[in-house]
Amino acid sequence: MGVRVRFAPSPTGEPHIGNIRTVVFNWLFARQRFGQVILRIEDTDRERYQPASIPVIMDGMRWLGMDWDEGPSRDALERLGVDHADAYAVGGSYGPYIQSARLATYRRVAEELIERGWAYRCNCSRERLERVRDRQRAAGEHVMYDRHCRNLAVPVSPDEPHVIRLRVPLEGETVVRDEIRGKLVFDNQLLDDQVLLKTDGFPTYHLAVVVDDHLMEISHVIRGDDWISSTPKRVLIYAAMGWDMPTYCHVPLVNGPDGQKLSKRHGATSITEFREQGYLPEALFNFLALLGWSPGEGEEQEVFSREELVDRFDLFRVSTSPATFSYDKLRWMNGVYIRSLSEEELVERLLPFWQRADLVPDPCPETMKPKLWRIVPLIQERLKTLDEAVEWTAFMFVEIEVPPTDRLVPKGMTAEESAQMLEAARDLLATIEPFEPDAIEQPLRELTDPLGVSTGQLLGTLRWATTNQKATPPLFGTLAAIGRERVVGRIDRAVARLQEVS
RNA sequence: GCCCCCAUCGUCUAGUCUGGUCUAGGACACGGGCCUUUCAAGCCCGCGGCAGGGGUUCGAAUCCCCUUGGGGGUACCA
Repeated sequence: MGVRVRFAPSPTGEPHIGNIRTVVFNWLFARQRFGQVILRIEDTDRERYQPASIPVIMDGMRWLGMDWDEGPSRDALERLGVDHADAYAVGGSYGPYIQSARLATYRRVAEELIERGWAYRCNCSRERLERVRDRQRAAGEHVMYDRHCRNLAVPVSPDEPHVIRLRVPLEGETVVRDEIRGKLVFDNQLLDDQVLLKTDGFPTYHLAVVVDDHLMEISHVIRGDDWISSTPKRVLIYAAMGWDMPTYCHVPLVNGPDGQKLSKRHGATSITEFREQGYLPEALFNFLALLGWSPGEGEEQEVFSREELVDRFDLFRVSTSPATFSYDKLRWMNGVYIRSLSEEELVERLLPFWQRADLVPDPCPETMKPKLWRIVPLIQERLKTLDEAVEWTAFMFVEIEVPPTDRLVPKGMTAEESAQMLEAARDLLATIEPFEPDAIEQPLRELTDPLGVSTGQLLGTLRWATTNQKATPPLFGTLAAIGRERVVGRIDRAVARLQEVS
């Protein structure tokens, strides 16, 4: 039987990067085995439901280069109010792929479970349930439903509001085979009579996921290990219905640097944020694939193309212990990918960041392209994220403040000497032809001798005068990028400021 | 509280299944050096770990038990 995996997000907000890592594992496994990836929307929680997050999730997957073979159809998406439904629609023969469109199926299975003696109706109020739990907690007992409605002399009528609960066996054990962790054994006595169908007619996750995974013929359930402890409840449903179980693979969760669940306070957590902060999708994808998986066997490679990952990923080698998300390492890897980009490619990727910072008009005028082409090689090996290009290059696009005088006077020189030095540089730069890095470099260097200053004194001060920054890309290229007119103007203003104080 | 999962440098990890070749290897970060007009990049060097305690064994990071620590679950959330 072929591999069929699913990604089943619930549209309750921005997808968390930890969940995305799990999607990456699913996707890699499916592609490697020439299987299918199914996207299913689990919108059974009506209270937290946010329809706007559906396209966000889909955009995020696409941005990371992950496609899906089956998923919501155009009609289904339109019914949910998704704009440009066409762009996201895939469809497939196991639909609908949105749980709110499958309510009748869940109800049918729930009723069948009652008939088979594996479920029962319950009309306990939330207040009563809370009281029971409070009492159990106070008494230090295992907190679970007290099964009040399980053996009522007169069962709860189907006509009054009620939920349907799973009738968990009172004895014995439920065994879950996990392909990554081995055999997991659970004592049935500790399993709750889980609600399967809520009063509002929607299924809970436990019912819906089992029904859908079965009907959609999912072969491998690859998900976070936070689902482990509730797995036996679902295994019981399979058993009750006489269905074959999928292969379970529980992968470790992703924590923040402090070992706690990764959250906004640690940094970016949603794909949208990573994108806006200037991470390359191919770098993030590579990084995510290594979060919990490694090629092993003395292999030391860490930078892998998508194709290599598809080829070499091994689901059954995935680690069992949680990983900490290291922004430092991601930044490093992003830099590796940025450096490997062609200059054309990098210009294209940088453009939106410059435009968002209002340094470059949108659309970018053709006349501006040569300037961008000049800039990119100067910053390529300095960038860790794309958005850093803005700070690195802003002074090449817009006018700067005149630097403070103490920055314009190098060690061992007076303000007057420095002013003279800058004027000499100014005169040179005003006339040099062409105003290109190669043409500028030699004459400028030769200026140090007659002036009796060091290269550091001259270039360092010139850097401050023309950029108002301590660190910049290589100076000769930078001057050329700024342009002769502006360079001369900036030096003049710097000299003027020095003359004020001397 | 109860249940479950996990445990190698600060972090990601190789090694654990199939004990010896591991005085534990790599990467990020960090420190130092080289290069150098600054910042990067690159190269070299360094720092740094088998959570603790019991077993089993000629021999344990590797197998078993306990403790500790971390994480997860404990909902008419997913």
